[in-house]
Amino acid sequence: MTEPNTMVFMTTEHKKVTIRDVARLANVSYGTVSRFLNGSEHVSKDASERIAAAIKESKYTPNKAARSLAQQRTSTVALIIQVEASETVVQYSVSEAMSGANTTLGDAGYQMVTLIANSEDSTKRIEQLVNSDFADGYLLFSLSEDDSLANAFLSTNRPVVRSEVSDRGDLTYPAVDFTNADGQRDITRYMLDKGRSHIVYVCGPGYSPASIKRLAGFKEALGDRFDDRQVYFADDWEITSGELAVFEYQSMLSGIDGFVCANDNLAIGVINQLNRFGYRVPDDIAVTGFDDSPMAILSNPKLTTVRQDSMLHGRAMAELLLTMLRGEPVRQYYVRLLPTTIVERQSA
Amino acid sequence: MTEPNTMVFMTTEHKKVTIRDVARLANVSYGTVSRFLNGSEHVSKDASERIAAAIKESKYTPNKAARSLAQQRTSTVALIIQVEASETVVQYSVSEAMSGANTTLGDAGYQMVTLIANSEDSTKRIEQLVNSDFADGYLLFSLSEDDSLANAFLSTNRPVVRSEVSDRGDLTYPAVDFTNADGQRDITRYMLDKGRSHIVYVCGPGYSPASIKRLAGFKEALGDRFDDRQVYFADDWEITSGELAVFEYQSMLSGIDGFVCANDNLAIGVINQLNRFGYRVPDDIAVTGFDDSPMAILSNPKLTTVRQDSMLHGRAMAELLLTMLRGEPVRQYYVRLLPTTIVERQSA
DNA sequence: CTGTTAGCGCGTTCAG
DNA sequence: CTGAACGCGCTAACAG
Repeated sequence: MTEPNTMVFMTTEHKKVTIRDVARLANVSYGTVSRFLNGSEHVSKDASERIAAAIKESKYTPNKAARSLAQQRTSTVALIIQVEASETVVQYSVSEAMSGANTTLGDAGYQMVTLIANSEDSTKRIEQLVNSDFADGYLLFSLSEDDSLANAFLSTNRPVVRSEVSDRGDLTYPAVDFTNADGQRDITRYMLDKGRSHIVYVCGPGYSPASIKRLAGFKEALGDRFDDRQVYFADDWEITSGELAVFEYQSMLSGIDGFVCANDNLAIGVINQLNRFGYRVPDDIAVTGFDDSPMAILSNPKLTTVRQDSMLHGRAMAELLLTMLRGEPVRQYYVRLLPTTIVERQSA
Repeated sequence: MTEPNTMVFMTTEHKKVTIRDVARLANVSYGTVSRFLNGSEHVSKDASERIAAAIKESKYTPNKAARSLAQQRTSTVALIIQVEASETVVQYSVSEAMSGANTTLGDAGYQMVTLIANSEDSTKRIEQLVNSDFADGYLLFSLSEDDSLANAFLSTNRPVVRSEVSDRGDLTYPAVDFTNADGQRDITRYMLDKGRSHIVYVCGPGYSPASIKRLAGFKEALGDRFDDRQVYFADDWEITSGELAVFEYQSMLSGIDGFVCANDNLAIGVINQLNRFGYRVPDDIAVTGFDDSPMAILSNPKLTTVRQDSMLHGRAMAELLLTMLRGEPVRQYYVRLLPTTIVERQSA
């Protein structure tokens, strides 16, 4: 059956060394070994040493499934991303946050499994998983306002941390978020202070929670002078949409001296199109972004933007979850807001 | 203890509905329920219906840990990334591949856990995990040639798929990789065909497997004309290193008409610095990249580069692993090479 | 086709 | 301080 040079993998069979083997080697009962492994004080120094030696000798590693079953904990945390079907999951800020969360969870002895909800099927699968308590806690990134998934968590009593403050009153989970509104407000004021008074706001897609908050910040900065007609609603976060925004305002461009954009991609699209139309940035029209992604220094001119530390975002979420996993109480609706800062470059 | 407005989470206690409850509701033994759940044919239509109803009514979801323990499979796959401590994990191509792998594994009913090995600690942790057979299979991204981790897999007989062909003979795992050498060779020839004959190669960092292969491709294209002095060895994959390369060759720039770079970042750095030195790209000096990352269209001029489909890379790796998990035999050293294509833009 | 039962590997009583 | 025994929720092998 199995030809030479062919690998076949068995999922069964594998003479694994168990706690019993260790016990035998160390000349104790396996109950004692278990106590030793779980750091119980009630193990004699003598026995401890023999057990330690036995473990090393036999290369014993505890079986995760058995342990999970016995103590009802999985040492696993699930990071769940909910996105529009159309949207790409691979956004810089999300990747960074995932990476941050992964390392702090890993250091704490947890494994992070990543689940992506971008279709009915995947959403249903994830609901099932959550319902089976397959993880000890959850990190929830709702890149879309669609709430179908959030409901799944109502039936579990495992801790959940969200990546953004929610509007829904029944979602009492704590969250770690950026000062989106403040950041957008501040950079808008920055523009205003530089004498730019005819500003267009390129808003993110409507399904995004961040879009709403940033728009609010823009409005706040403008106060009474705000006019609905000065905001363009993009369909997504991509460069192309920034270009489209400029097309939309093409006929009025001579009366405009600034574009405030809800993220870097949109800003870059705006700059590109402005260049094509022969406008100089920032001399004729200034442009700002949001995120300070790696692309921010690639535009011409380089982007003045709002910086947020996405890696920290992930780390902070993970840390919060870890405290909850330790059993420490956390206030309902608790929110930790991470700062955003203006990065001044050439585009504004 | 627990104040109002405070959430405390219990990791124990949770009256979960088990297979027994379902059995009672459906008036069958729980062995029958188990068979039903595992798709055994030997369940009467009548019983099946009652069980299905009972499951729905009780909102039963099987316990993963128990199932894993009993059947020695975990329904999880680990994606392991090995990087230099200094290097950022968040590289576009890796994120894309992760996303691709995640969706195809998810569709197949597997959860993907991501593990990052970038320190002694994390490496040791991962070795432990692998040794405890905590996953059914592994996707291994060695972004660094450091082999300390690869050894961990020698002691498991779970299937492993690598993201690049290995030089080590004892690592017999199948791999999915790009035609790195061919891609680099072809775009070099493209340059040569355009009459560029004084070319510098900006090589990736020495710890990267891809670096080696791409360099080989460059050499192949040049054949006898190859000269050691025309290659610059970058310390990493970042833009800055591309800029440094140009500095290095500053005094000879007038005699150079092309830079072939091992990735887009390096190429962008080269272009930037060339621009600063007053050279026109591609008129004076042409530049090519590799990856076709999103940044490729942001440089000025836009980058002519080698495209590789990283999402597909992840998908293909996952698919290969799935076939192995199904028990289908796979030849030792089997390698699937994914195509690379030249994307012609303005920089060359 | 179905009920029964013996583990899977480990944590946790409870005596001693 | 330590050993024995039971149970976690489920699968699988065996009778029937």
